[in-house]
Amino acid sequence: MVYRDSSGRTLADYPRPSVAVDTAVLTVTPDGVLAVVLVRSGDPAGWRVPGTFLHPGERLADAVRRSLAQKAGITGLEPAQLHVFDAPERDDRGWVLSVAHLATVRYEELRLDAGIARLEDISAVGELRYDHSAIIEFAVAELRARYASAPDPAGLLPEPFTILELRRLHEAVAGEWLQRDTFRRAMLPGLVATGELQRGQRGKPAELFRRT
Amino acid sequence: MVYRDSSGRTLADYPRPSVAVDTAVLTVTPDGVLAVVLVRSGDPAGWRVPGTFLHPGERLADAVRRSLAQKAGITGLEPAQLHVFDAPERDDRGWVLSVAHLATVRYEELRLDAGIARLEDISAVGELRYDHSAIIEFAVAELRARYASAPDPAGLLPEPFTILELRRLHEAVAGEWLQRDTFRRAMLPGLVATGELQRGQRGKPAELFRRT
DNA sequence: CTAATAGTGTCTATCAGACACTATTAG
DNA sequence: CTAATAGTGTCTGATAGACACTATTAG
Repeated sequence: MVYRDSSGRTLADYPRPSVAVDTAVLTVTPDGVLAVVLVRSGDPAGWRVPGTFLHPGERLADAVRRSLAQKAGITGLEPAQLHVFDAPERDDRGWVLSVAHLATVRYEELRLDAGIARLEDISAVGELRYDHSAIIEFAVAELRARYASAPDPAGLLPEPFTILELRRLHEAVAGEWLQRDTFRRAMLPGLVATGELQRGQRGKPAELFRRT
Repeated sequence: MVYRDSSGRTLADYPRPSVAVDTAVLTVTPDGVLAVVLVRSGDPAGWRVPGTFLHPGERLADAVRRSLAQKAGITGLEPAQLHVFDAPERDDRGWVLSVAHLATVRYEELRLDAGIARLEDISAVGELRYDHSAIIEFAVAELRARYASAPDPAGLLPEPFTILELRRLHEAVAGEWLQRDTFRRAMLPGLVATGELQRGQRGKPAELFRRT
């Protein structure tokens, strides 16, 4: 059975684009900097966010995981779709649609292959090939939106943690200073106290929390 | 010049999916019902949201406009991307990715070809083929988010309009009753008064406004 | 006049920002 | 003890919900 559309064409009559996934992998470094993983593409040379072409029958999220496992040694991610970049001339290798994704990873889990992959401060990313600067902007906006109302929704902070550690993380994501008391009150409903205290610091010891 | 990826494959080595666009066209009827345009697909039979396959070199938004001009007589839209549906088995005609879109249109501008296109109340849409029920859910959620904070961002209401007319529209989109005085105060910053009054109704005549 | 609808004053509850105070530790 | 940090009480200003009041029209 061959299906035809309203013009009488079958599915095979439609030339098809290549479909790629490109992923902004975001993390926060121990010194509180929001950073993105860049890889050096073989040819043409230049830094870009990791990506790959979709394999036959593959899910987009699986293609993202495959490319990240291969290029940044990262597994177990839950990528989120951001946007389809579809400018016909965006890739000089031909007609390529790119589905941009966001992934987040703990800094400690990153295994970057020095020389082909590096971490770049989000505020220092220059112009990249293709639409990769725009992909990063979409990703940062999405991450900031998620972190605006909930404590560490991406799970970047190992549990348990103090509210100071949580606030440092949120400040890194937001890119701005956050008020101490307001932040605490806003996040408490999404936290559960462990009853344990962090010791060994100056001052009153902070209570340790987990996400609800 | 032939580019190769990290596995040595060229672009031509990758089998490619068909890429479709499917669009939830939303409108509000004169009696205040949020409704979606459904079309009857030729084969296999069944109601669905209008869509088409992407033509070579075509932008996604242009494919949406082409399909809507053809199937619902609608022009001049600004479709918004929602999500890519990528389940490999979602379409029994083969490997088809669908980029879901949202478009809005004034009820008065709809020219539906009776017999192959109809309007369906959003709260009465049953299960549709492919992912089309999910597409409608994405579209309604997006439209509601947009209407939550700004007066008629999609321009569904002909200007000038009274605040009562605006509130009826927002209630149709939100699917719930909205408070009269709070709604007025929330929307006024996004409106400009014309100084003209609506006449011919019972009661105190309402002022007419435009969007800023 | 009455009925109906538009528009507004105002009270209350809630919440963010701001500030200062108390609590508890290290050294 | 002092210095430092955690945690909290509270004041203020802004805002949503709620209610009632005034304003202006049709009939």
